[in-house]
Amino acid sequence: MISLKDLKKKVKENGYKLTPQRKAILKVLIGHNKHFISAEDILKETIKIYPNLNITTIYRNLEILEDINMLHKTKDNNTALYCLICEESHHHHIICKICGKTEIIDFCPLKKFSDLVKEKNFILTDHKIELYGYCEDCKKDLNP
Amino acid sequence: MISLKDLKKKVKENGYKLTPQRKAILKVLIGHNKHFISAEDILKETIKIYPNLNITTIYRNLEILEDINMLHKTKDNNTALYCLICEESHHHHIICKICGKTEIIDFCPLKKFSDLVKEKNFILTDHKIELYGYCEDCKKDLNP
DNA sequence: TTGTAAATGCAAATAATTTGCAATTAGGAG
DNA sequence: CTCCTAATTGCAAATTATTTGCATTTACAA
Ligand SMILES: [Mn+2]
Ligand SMILES: [Mn+2]
Ligand SMILES: [Zn+2]
Ligand SMILES: [Zn+2]
Repeated sequence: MISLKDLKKKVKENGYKLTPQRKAILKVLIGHNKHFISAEDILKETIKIYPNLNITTIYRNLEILEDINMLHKTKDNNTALYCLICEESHHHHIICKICGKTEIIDFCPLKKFSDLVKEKNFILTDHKIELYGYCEDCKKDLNP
Repeated sequence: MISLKDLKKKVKENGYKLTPQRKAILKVLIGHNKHFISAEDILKETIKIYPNLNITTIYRNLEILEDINMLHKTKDNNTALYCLICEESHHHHIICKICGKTEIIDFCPLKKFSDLVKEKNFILTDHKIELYGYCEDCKKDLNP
């Protein structure tokens, strides 16, 4: 389980200051561990801890956290969603379409694609693989 | 090879009128067959055919074409990209990061995920799999 | 304790996409 | 062919997520 202490340490190690705003953001992110959440929703939570916190500060910090590899970012419809990175090795996610809960899918099928990609004379550099569905809790509430 | 005639037919079959604007858009899309292209770039091409065509009309038509399953839509950074659907069966794409060229990857590894997803107690409903890289032409121009 | 670069808040700018509305038009009915 | 009407379009304005400029504040190393 990832700890707030570890997160703060990693931020400092990367040369960033530990402002109360930043700490509040980290606290909220860890409170939503394994859940994708939007900048706006992060704001709603952080202002409970640090009332004057501005959305600009949220965005600037999310960018930093992404840069130092502490955050996953994904764009579903038009708004970006963020989720703390808790594992170190390459993996993918299944994301609940209702609550944003995410679980690590510790498998990547990239090798299966390599021959097909070569056939098309492409050089493969990146890939985006995301699974979507309903988590244990949310599937209960689904209309039958 | 997909033909303009077929595209027009499908549009009519779905109850939409064949306006010159719509025809121009289809023509441009077919000219970029197998390439993802943005609304703005579609506009640049269409105004050569129909000079007064408005970006709003582009967006409205792209939405219609997507609705009737004639267009793939993907969102890379902040702008949506579109590509005519030319095959009927489920597949994925490799997309050139430079020119937008796309090739069909006629393979889906979804089954490989199903056990892992079940383990996490999720119901799997959707998935997004996209490969990115450089196409045959563009890889030549790459800095060494 | 102090100096300074980093960080923040606020307001304004961006940029892609959407919407409201009045004017135009495609194409079926007569 | 002519007429009618719902569909479509163009234009301007709204929306919305995100970014930027800038003056002010602050963390923290020395
Ligand atoms: Mn992860
Ligand atoms: Mn396709
Ligand atoms: Zn859920
Ligand atoms: Zn290319």
